Amino acid sequence: MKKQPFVKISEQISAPLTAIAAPQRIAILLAIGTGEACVCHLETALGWRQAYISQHLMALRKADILQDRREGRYIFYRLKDVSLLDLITTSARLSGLSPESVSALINAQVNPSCECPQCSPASTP
Amino acid sequence: MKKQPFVKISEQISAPLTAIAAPQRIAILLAIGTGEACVCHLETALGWRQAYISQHLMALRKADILQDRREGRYIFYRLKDVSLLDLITTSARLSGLSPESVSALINAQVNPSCECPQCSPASTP
DNA sequence: GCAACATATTCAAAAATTGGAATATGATAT
DNA sequence: ATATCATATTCCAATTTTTGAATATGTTGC
Repeated sequence: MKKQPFVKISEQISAPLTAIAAPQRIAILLAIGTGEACVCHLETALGWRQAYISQHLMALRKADILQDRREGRYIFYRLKDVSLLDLITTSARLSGLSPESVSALINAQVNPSCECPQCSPASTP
Repeated sequence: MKKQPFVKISEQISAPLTAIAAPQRIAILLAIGTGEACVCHLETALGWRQAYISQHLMALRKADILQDRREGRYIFYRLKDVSLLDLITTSARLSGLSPESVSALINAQVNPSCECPQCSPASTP
């Protein structure tokens, strides 16, 4: 009568993994990194359209992976648990990438071609 | 002309994650654990049909995650890199599970109701 | 109030994945 | 060489996921 234990627990374990496994989610999480980012920043950083990014953010929020904070008309997203980046780093190493090439992306917080309040705090030419 | 760096690298990074993210794959990897297992062992451990297990094993082999070794008519599978289990443990912790409950599953190598050569090495009643 | 902007949601078509059934391969024992 | 067993592969329908387009919501400045 008893169900196999593996199957049930595996479902719970896989939840965070399935939430972040898509390349688009990885890109978003790397772009956010250890800091925070608004949607408009992700737009220029990733080159995707706003609605598309919002959808992935929604999925990550639903999986309890992201935290959002409103500031005026901007909404900033942040990782709820930074050890998620460990998952990404480990997977990167398994895929043959050096840890350096990953942390280089993680720390690329400021984008000169981005006009969001983080990247261009006070630009009045 | 240059493509955004995030997108390209993220695809590479996500490869191992997408390969193992499904609950069925997690279950298989946990059942194999740090040792090795034949398909027939996984059949009794997970309660699935043979063809279904073989499909997932094929996917994991294609993703370069599993190694196979033939011994007679049995084929034993083993993780190529044990740090894959770290991914699973981290994800388990993120999902609210204790590390103990995970390692309990990982070390459940021998199944009394399994008749594979590992679990019942020499049973001639 | 209204206009402009940042972000969210809904909807539908296209694409990918899942899980089952049937069948194939490859090894051993007789 | 044939039967049997362990495993692999192919095929297909059903379901799920992805992606883009359109639209809605909520905030700020006027």
